[in-house]
This record gives sequence, C-alpha cells and structure tokens, in this order.
Amino acid sequence: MEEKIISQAVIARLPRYLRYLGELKDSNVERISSMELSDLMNVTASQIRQDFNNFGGFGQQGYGYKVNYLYDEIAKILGLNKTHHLIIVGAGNLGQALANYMNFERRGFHFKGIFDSDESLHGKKIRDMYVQSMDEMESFVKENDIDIAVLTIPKNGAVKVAEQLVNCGVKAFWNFAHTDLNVPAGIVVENVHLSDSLMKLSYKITRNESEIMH
Amino acid sequence: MEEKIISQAVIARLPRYLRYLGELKDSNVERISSMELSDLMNVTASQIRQDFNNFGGFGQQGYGYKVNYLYDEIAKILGLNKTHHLIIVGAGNLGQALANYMNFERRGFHFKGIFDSDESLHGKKIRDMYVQSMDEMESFVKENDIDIAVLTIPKNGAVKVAEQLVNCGVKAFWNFAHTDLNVPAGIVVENVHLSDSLMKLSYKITRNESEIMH
DNA sequence: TAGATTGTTAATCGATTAACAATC
DNA sequence: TAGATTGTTAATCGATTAACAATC
Repeated sequence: MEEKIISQAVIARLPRYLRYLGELKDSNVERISSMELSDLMNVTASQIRQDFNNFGGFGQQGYGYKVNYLYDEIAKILGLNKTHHLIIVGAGNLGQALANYMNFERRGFHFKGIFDSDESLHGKKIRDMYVQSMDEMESFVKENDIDIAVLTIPKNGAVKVAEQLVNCGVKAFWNFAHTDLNVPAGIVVENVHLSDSLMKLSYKITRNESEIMH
Repeated sequence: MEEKIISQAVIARLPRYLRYLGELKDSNVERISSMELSDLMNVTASQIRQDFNNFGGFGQQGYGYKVNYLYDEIAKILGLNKTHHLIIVGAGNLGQALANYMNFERRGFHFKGIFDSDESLHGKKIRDMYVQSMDEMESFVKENDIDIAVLTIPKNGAVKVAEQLVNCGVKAFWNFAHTDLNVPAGIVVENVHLSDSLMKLSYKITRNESEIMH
C-alpha cells in the first residue's frame, strides 16, 4: 500500500482544523462546507479541500462535511486515539507548569512521572506525582513503557539525557530545551523553542513599525 | 526605499541562525563559510546565502562571514537591539513559569508587571513583581508604555482581554491562549499553541510507526 | 431533476536548490 | 595572481489557488 507523504505544512494545519471543528461540535453544528469553514478560519476553501483529500475524501458532494465525522477522522490522523506514556524531565518552572497546565490525559497522553537532578526537588508533589531523581529514571522508563519524554531541562544537559532516554526505549521528545537534539533515525522530536518564538514576535513588531512609516 | 517582503520561512530560520552563531561566538570562532555553517546546521549552503542576502550581503567573497558581525546583524534584523515593555496577563502555572523562566531582559524585553483575575493571587510575589488585579491593568499599561502583552489566560477570556489591551496601546501579543485573537491591522500576534505542538508530535509518532512497517 | 459542493486536475505562485560569474 | 567563497541568476521543486467535471 502506497504511503503518500504528507507535507509538513498540511500537518501543521490539522490541529487548527480540529480546534474549529471541536467548537462547531460544541455548538451542535452538524454539517459544514469547505466554503463556510474557509470564511470562519480565514483560509481558502480550495486549501481546505486539498488538505482533507490528502487523506481520502471525508465529504459528500453537494452536501459538505459532517462535523462530527470530520472531527473524528482528523483526530485519528493525528493519532489522538492512541495512548502514550509520558514523563517530564526537568521539574523547574516550566516542567512544573506543564505538568499542572497541560491536559495531557484528555488526548491520550498518560503522565507517568517527573524527574529532576536537583535534590531539593526530590519528593516534591506535583499533580499527584512526586519528583524523582535522575538515577531512578532509566529503570522507571523501562518498567512503565514510557514512549514520550518532555524535556524541560537546560540546554547543556539535554543532548546527553535524550541519548540516555533513547537507549531505554523512548521514541519521542517534546523538546523545550534550547538546543537541537540530533537523535537517531526513527526517533521523533517536536521542538518548542520559546525564545525563538519571542524573537519572531520581535521581528514582527520591528517590521510592522517600519511599514507604518510609508 | 523599497521594502522587500521577507517570507515567513526565512524569518522562522533567523533565530536558529542566531543560536548557532552565538555558540560559535562563545567558542571564539571568528569566521565561517556558508558551507561550514551548512554542515553544522543541516541546511543547504545555498539556502543560507539566499537567506542572508534577503537583507543585503553580510559576507566577503573568498572569505566567508565574520561571526560577530553576522550575529549582530541578525540580532538587529530581529529587532533585539530595541527595548520593549511587557506584561504577563494570567498568573497561573504558565504565566508564573514564563515570568521566572524566560530571560526576558536579556533580549531587551523589560518585564513590568503581571495580572490575574483571581483574587487569591493578588499580591503574590513573582520574580520581584506582585500580581495585580485586572482592574489595575488599563491604567498600568498606559502609564508604563507597555507595548507587549503575554497572554497566559484561558481561551474564553482571551479575545476580550486582547481587545481591551489594544485599546490602551498594546501593539503586540505573545499568545498562549488556545484561540485566534483576530486583532486589528497593525497589531501583531505570535501564537504559541502548546497543544497543537503536542498533536504534531503525536502525528509524527503515528506516522513513524506505520513507516517502519514496510 | 436541479442545485450544491466535493474531489481532482491544471495553472500559478513561491521557495529551495543548483550553478556560476563576480570579487575578495 | 590563484583559490576560495560570496552574491545572484536560472532551474527545479513543491505548495497554493483556480477551475471544473463528477456526483450526491
């Protein structure tokens, strides 16, 4: 069976589709056309239809798309029907905030543990979980079938910790450390570089101001 | 003077260039060619030269680029030489974490205040700052020339709060609320939708597993 | 059936890569 | 000067938009 390669641009748009469809679902909207969704989301109807057709047709000619069905299909494409076991490595400000803030369980991500090298944090309770030491990490990962690690540690330690985690079976990293991980093929990384994002904002402000000048 | 429009793709790469150049600077590397940088960063040398040439030539033929000079020029393009006054709206887990975690001052972002609607947080000390009530926000923004607001509030309130802030002079939003802000022209928004990012990771895991199968 | 809207092909637009002349 | 490497043009590749036949 042919595995069609889907472009990054398409994938990046899927969560936004899901968000709008979720809101429509909540408002009990049953059907929607690519044209209506286009108005709502400020993208072209053509792009919407092209995007969905990457995965086969989800609509009906002359009718549009069933909101519930489309929502479920996109969720499936994103793999949100699967369950994953996740740990957070780094129980500093950001690690703790993510543990408390993200509704991991809602999307099938089971939050199983949190680790830090700082002894003064060990045993601290964070959302029903106690911070463990880095020494306990390897055996914990193996015993609990952890497949995702959230890295909220300083960039200096990140590459080494990622390596260590790959060796005990972690398949995916949600990387907040400000460095590139460079993991072996087959291991996936999604970077969230907050300071990069802030710089992009800075650029927009600068550019925007100079635009106003003429 | 012609304002050449720079593509989003180029802008998105600038912070990463800056990061690598910063590391080279720290290692006292004086010069680098597009080819060497290409090896280091895993992008094509051609792309590097094209990217830099969007802003005029920073290099010297036969020599390459001066690391320090290139670093400074990219920082300038990103507007990091300017100063901004910033507030955080929403002093929950994420708002507090960003206040403590982000090194705002380093890049010219002066962190001036933090606000929340939750009374029980008012007066709480967060990194030399006391959480203020939302009632105090408007006058504070005007009096302190705040131009950037970091939104770490739930999505329901975000659109209204953004509107309110635009009215008292805020020019830019770093938006962590899980919604589109839809601000007037001239106001800039940089979204950080963490759950979207996690969904992209989920997609990669799913797709990766099915790739292994054949 | 007639009308509406998808699925899909073709056209356009933009971004990346390749090639090479300019020049340090 | 010869060698190296940029700046820049041209070629290629990919993504978006437009158009329309298929069909519900």
